[in-house]
Amino acid sequence: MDPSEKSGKIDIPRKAIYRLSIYHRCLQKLHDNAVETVSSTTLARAAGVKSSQLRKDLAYFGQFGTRGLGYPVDLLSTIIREALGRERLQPVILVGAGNLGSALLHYHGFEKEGFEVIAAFDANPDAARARGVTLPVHPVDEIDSFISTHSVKLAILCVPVESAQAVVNRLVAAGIQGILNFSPIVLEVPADVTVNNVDLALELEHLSYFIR
Amino acid sequence: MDPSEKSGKIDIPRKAIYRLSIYHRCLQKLHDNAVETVSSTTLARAAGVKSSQLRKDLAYFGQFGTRGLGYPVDLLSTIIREALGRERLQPVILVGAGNLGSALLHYHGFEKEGFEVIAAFDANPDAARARGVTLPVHPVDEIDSFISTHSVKLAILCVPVESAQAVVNRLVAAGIQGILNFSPIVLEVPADVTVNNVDLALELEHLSYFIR
DNA sequence: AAGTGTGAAAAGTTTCACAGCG
DNA sequence: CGCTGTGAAACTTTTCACACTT
Repeated sequence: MDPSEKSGKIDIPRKAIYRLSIYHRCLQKLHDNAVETVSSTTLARAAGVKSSQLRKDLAYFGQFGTRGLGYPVDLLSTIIREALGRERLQPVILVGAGNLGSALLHYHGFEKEGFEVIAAFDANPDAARARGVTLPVHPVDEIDSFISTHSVKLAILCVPVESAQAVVNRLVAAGIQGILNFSPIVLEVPADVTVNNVDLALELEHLSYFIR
Repeated sequence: MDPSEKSGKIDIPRKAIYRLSIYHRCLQKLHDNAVETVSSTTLARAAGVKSSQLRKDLAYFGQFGTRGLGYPVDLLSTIIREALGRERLQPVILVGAGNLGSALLHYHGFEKEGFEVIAAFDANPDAARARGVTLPVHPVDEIDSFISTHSVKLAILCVPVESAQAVVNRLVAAGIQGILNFSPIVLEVPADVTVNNVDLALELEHLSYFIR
């Protein structure tokens, strides 16, 4: 993972944005426990970072802590949600409902975090349906019209490596702006499209370096 | 993802290690096409990095390029494989064969890259088998003995968040040294254990920051 | 001429440490 | 007093640019 330089927003370190999501989760848990205020030290510990880093990260968006007291949980939660562009539900499509793709559809981790996967696309929709996918599965050539009709901006990509780049080209042409890519391949996209690579084999390989 | 400082090996940037895996893949492709030599520029382009970075990364391990010519594909491939500790097949276990876990077992991305998932563990092995898992599924309390008997060092963790830390404690006590964690939680492990987090919802959230 | 290897500069990120506010 | 907000320092990683080798 390492999306190259994109803006629209300014100046906030890439890594800080990842951490924002983590903070947000911790805040939700605090909220569920009816905690109203939290100090940078406490929240940082929960998130697994240093308190100074947490404070720096938050400072990118303004000042909403109270000295001597800490941060108001709910306000902070809202601020982060807005900063991440998650105020409203983002529709997402999934392309490639093969083994991994259909698996991800069964796993409801995305829904749990508030993303709505509204449709799946596959070269062979019947095969995908046979795999037990309950979501509507469309043939790939309907992608373009679907994207514009539903103004979808995010796509999860699980197609085979061979077809990945071709599918991405279509997605981009149709207006997709963010791609969560599971294919082990370096995708070419214009500068205004962000790709996040999740490369499972690569993560395992990385681990294998650290075991002695 | 951001495993905290661990050594055993020295001085090589964490990110460089990820890139090594990518280079290795590109080299395999070159090898398959009977290419014998490759320049840093060409290989870097295939891997999606700058040529200077590629050269720096390789320089951590020694000098094996020929000026004016480039790098010998096969030698470089071997060097990287050794550097990553991938000379021999690493056995891996998967813990938590629920939705995502059993999905990963059907997806054979790990095998394709040369990791052997030798067993699965689940609180409810029958349910996992009902999910179509063909690999042997053991009850969780057999983990410890299995790990020592088979001297497994890598584990893929797909258990629910609630039980993740408890399971990790067991894995660590049993001698696991690397964990590929899919639970959205910050795991506590001793310094000699490496955790790689793959947090799917977090990756989507990160994307949503970049779409305008 | 082509392309590596590498110091040194630049850029990016994290941590420190402390002034200042409630 | 406790804890935030933040400049400055420390550290890490990337990029540049060029001497040097085949």
